[in-house]
Amino acid sequence: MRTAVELGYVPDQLARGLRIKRTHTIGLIIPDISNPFFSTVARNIEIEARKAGYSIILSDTQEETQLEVESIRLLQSRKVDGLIICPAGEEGEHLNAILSSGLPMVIVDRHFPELECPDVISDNYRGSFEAVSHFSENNHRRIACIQGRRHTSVNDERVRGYQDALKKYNIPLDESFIVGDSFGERNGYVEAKILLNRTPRPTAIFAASNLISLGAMRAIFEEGLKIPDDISMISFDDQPYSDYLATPMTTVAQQTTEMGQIAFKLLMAQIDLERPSDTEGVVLPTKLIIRKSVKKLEASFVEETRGEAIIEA
Amino acid sequence: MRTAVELGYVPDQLARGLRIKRTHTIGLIIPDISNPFFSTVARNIEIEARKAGYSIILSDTQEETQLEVESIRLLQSRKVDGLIICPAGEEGEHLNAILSSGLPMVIVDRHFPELECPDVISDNYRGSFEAVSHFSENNHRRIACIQGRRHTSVNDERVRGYQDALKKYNIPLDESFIVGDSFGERNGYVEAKILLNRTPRPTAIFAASNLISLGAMRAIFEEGLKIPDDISMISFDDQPYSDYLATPMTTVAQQTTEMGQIAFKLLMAQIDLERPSDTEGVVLPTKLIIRKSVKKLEASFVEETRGEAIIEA
DNA sequence: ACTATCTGCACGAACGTTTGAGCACATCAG
DNA sequence: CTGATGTGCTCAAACGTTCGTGCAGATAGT
Repeated sequence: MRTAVELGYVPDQLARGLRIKRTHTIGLIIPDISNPFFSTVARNIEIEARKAGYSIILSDTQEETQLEVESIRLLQSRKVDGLIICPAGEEGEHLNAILSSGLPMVIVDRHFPELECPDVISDNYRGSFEAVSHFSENNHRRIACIQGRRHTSVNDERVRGYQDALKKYNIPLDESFIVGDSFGERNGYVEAKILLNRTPRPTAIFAASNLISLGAMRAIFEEGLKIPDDISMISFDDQPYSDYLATPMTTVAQQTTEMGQIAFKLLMAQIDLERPSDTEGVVLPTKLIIRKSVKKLEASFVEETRGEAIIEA
Repeated sequence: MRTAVELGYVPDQLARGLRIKRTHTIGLIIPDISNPFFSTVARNIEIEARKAGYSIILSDTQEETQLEVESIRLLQSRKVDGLIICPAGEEGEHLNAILSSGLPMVIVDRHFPELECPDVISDNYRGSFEAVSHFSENNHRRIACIQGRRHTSVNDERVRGYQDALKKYNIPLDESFIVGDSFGERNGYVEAKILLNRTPRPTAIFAASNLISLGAMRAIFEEGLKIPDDISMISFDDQPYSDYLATPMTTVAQQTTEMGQIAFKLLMAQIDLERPSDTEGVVLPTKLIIRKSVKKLEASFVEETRGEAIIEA
């Protein structure tokens, strides 16, 4: 032992892994690591992993399911002990193969009801329900929603929260106010551009992601409009800069730190106990952070439209 | 071969790596992956690596050199083919061990003159020189600099650029205007808070990082001041949100995408050619993106202080 | 004193791949 | 027909660990 230390001997983890069939390595599959939401999650997974003596192999799938499938194969051939996946697409079909191969896996951010796999997600429904309720309580009635990628659990839950909040406040649902099909910046810009030129213009925009809100803001400024005087806005995802925007943005904050920590712990539970899963999934509450991007409209306007709503209902 | 395909055989990369002494894996050591600067660099390294058939093992050192040292040991025991490091601390001493072990390595963002290792960095000197020149050309003379971590090449170059720009415009250097000692948000807040309460107050603040400027903005808003009416500001690091801040921020943009790509290519060159390094280092130009956070002061004020300056000089 | 159990240690097998050696057989030129 | 060269294949060694087996010697129980 003494000479081992003297010679600076360190065990070859490759050979070790080959022999004991444990690499102390987990695969982390992320659609876009430069997105602050994912990078924060990733960071906390890495920190937890380090504590537990695990390394992480990072795979950026560039939002493409094809690359996701390739990454999974690659990581399996690298004999990772487990997989944490933030799925890119709408389908979780290809994840079944992992499940049946017995490789421990945890899904983050997305949820696939048909998949028997522990996951950790935000309460997207409540998050947007509260956001849209906040609009309503400030007497907004023409509330648009720029959604993210359709048919993803994240998006559909947010849209459902939006719809249910409208229902609660007796605001008739206008399908043409639900627009967009991507979590990206461009989508926010394009859809906001269109929304702002409608008559009557919506009084509020609910953006389903931080990037969407960035794009929407670009459109709003381009049109020479002001938040919240001309249009109110709430964005999903709180950001370090949310407080310093032209108008400090009211946001729906997700617990990204906890998300990463819990994801890793859920994975470790599977790895250590050597059985599929004991928890079905964890859902983390969101928090509405109220700043200054929502204008309180006059109640008179509300009474008027509330009348309309009742008639329509 | 046919039955191999039928059975879905995939070679065990562990055993393969053990035998051929190539893992097609590189280690990526980052001080804070949730910092958008680093996550963008990381993303582009990952994308390039994937193209070349390499996987990356990610290590977040939480800005601690101690964890950096541990990470290096760990990655070496995992038999990575090379290392890309964004060093956390001021010293590059511990990196010598890697160099002499013959493991290919590339340093990103920081530069250590005494270290024989290819690196890719921004032209931090020119970046801040141009920023401070821009202040001067708008007749600012009391220009403060909230610097990042002292004794790091990144910071010292930025401070040197600041100083030389002052010199060029005959502005006497006031050492008490160079404050701070961290790239973090708190440092920006604390130092700005102090600067803003000095009399006479500086007319401009140069923030040496995106996080510093975020903290400084918090202080500025708290004091009830407006950018650029009460104080002008330029920040290092352009961000997606820079355009949408209370006042669109004039920034010094780094080529983070190219930084990642070049870092990986420099590493690959070493791995493929199996010799230390042929390039000494790459320095990427920065770009001053002028927005609205710098106020043009009146020339009369300039003449007056310019007079002083000449007397002092 | 004899047997049973324990402790420490050395040795070899195994993990799944690559690669070189060895060999059989075929092809070809002289 | 012979020797040289080429082709295809099988087999075993090696990469650096871990872990079980076996054995020697010590310790304890009857």
